[in-house]
Amino acid sequence: MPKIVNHDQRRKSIAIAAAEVISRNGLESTKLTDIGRLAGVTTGTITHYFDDKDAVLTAALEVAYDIMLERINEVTKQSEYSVFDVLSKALPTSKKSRQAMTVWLAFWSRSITEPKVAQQQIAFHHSWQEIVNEQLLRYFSLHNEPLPESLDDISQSLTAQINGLIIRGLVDTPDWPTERQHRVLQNYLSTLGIR
Amino acid sequence: MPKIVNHDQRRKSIAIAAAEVISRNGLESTKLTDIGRLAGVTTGTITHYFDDKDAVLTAALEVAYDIMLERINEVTKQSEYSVFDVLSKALPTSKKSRQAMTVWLAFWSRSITEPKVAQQQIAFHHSWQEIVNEQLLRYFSLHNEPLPESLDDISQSLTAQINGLIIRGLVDTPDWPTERQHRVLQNYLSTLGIR
Amino acid sequence: MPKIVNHDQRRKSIAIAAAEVISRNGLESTKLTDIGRLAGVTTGTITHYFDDKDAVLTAALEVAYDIMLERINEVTKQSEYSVFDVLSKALPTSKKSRQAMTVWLAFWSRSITEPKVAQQQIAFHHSWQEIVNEQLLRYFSLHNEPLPESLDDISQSLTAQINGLIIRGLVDTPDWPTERQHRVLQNYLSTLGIR
Amino acid sequence: MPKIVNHDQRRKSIAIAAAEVISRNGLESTKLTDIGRLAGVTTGTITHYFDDKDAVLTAALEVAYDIMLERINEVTKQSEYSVFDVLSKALPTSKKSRQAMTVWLAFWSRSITEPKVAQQQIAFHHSWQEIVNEQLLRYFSLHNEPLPESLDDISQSLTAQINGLIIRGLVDTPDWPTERQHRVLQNYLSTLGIR
DNA sequence: CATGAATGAGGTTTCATTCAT
DNA sequence: TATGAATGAAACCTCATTCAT
Repeated sequence: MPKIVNHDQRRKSIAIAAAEVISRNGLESTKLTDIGRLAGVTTGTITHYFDDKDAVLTAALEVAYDIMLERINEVTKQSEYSVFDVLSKALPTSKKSRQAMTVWLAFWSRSITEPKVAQQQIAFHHSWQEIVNEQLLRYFSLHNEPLPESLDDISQSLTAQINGLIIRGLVDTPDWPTERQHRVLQNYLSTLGIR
Repeated sequence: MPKIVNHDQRRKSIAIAAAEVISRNGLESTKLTDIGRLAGVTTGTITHYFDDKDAVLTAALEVAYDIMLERINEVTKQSEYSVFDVLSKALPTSKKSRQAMTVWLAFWSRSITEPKVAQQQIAFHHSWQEIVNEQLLRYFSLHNEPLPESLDDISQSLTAQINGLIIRGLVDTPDWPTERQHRVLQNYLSTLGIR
Repeated sequence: MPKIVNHDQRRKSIAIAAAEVISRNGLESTKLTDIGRLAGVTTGTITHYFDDKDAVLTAALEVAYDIMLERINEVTKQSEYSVFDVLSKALPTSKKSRQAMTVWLAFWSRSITEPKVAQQQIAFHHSWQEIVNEQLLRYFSLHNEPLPESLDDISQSLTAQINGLIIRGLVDTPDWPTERQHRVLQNYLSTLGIR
Repeated sequence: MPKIVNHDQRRKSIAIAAAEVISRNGLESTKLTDIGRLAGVTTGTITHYFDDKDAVLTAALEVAYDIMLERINEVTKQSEYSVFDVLSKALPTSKKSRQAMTVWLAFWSRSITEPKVAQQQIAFHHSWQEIVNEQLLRYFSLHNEPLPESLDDISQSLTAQINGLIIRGLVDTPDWPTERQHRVLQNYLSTLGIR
């Protein structure tokens, strides 16, 4: 009698372990054996569920995306929330978001040399950009304010700002506690006329 | 008498080759043999000038810093220049700056897991932050405007913005040509009241 | 199910190959590839079974010990045997014992600079010393002779004598055939009043 | 004007440094650079004075011999001395003799695989054996005792004994202080009827 | 004579992948 | 389906030797 397992579920649990290992050790120090140990399986099992190591890493990046999207979702499904409430969820201020953002950061560099990763990153960025756009539209609509002409530029600028804060929060953590990240983002939103 | 060489110059040329290779292949695909081939020396020579591979990579990161600082220097030594002229030099809009920024990006990720790299990155960030501060002070002084209270927050926000643009420019190059990067930075400066 | 192997057995066979190579080429000329070739495995397999080269060498030294102890055991499990029968088994007079003693000799030198090896050597020496002690006790008891006061000194002296003969037998083999080694040991035992 | 140096003297000082390094680090960890550093010259100079590394090591072994012979000479040139006085000089009981014996030990192992080293060691052993012989003859002559028949065997046995003590003194130093080495040798001489 | 920069062969070690079970 | 033993390519690094100066 074969062991009963859910194929997708197994893949997912391996990918989650991979994301964890990447955030802990960095992309280049991530070994299949470490992922296996954390997931409670052997390397043989991993390559049984994934074509190769690259496929595992790709899945790990998607896990990181999902963590972030889920965090944002938790906010937007509530009845009342501000633009800040949504965007601040992308900042590395909690253990979980730090992990997800660390993975993301690791892949930015890799996307320079690997077109496939670049595609994945760009695609995700577009989803993320769309969320920011939605939030801006919702804000101006809710406050009965006219849409700025350059809404796209504003939204791009906003995501760039957040990316910049993510880096500072990750690389220079002691100097960039949650409050500082929040304050700078808050100020920036104010400059754009968003409270 | 022994062969006469300029030790520092030799180290530098190897480090430059290393930076070139890193920007082309990424940090984890950077092999000593590739660096050697580009520098016209053997791996033996490299380890003759550097303790180990890590030391070579560290030197490469410093080369990337230097490239950027030099670019900025070229602007500030002129008689007339704007804040934008200075800051835009950090954006990956030319081959040279793209290369330097690619190296920088590669090390961001590594700084998460290696404290030494983090120190190096933080130190460099401080130099860079100082330049931005100077430019803001110079601007307000030149235009006889009062200094904003939150000058530091503004300047931090500005560097975060630039870091974000760097990532977009590197990861999503086709979508982020020079003009777009410049426009967004320009807009951002306007929002801050800086022309 | 995975390939079934006896882990300990595999380790042992590699260690035996290592001992063989050490005795042939010397410790410093012993390469993992040579050991692998002799054991019929690749270097990858070796480091799969051992942490590193050092662990392989340590295991090889233990193999050498075991060979010697086993040779002695073969004697002592018989009904009748003399002190000489036992001790002479430690001399490099057969192919097997020559090999074991060559390995032992190789590690003596190494134990000067590596405390761990020294520990191993000292520990083995104590086992060996104990065997000599037992033989002396058995002899005096069997012949109803009173124990000499300085039994320990005598036994230490005896092991030193044997170590000296081992060296001569290994280094100056043509001049030290089996008979000469045996004769000198025999004489020495006579001097101690042991027949 | 060329620097005035004594060629032989320079060779000697390098060989002395080599012996020092060998006794400190062991034969296989002895690098030409370390020898050079200790001798105050560069690797280039070393290979200028010696054909290759092997020649340096050979010279180092001879230095070790000389140290030992010199120590014995210091005794025999005095008016009164015992057999023990002479032989005990070969034991590793002083810093100098420990160093010389450590080098000797290192080469024993090497002599198994390298015939040239074996020749060197055998030749030296013969000189040493001759000294022991002389001492025995001198003793029996001085005490008007008849020469034992098996003088050669006795003398061989004696050198073997000393070799054995050298090993114990080097490998298990804490357990084999000077007094113990001396006591065992003394006892052994007594057994041979030599006071 | 003397130097030491440069070499490059060759060693150990790592680790993704394969495959017999 | 799942395993993990075995592989072997490829990386880094060491260091004796060479040779231009």
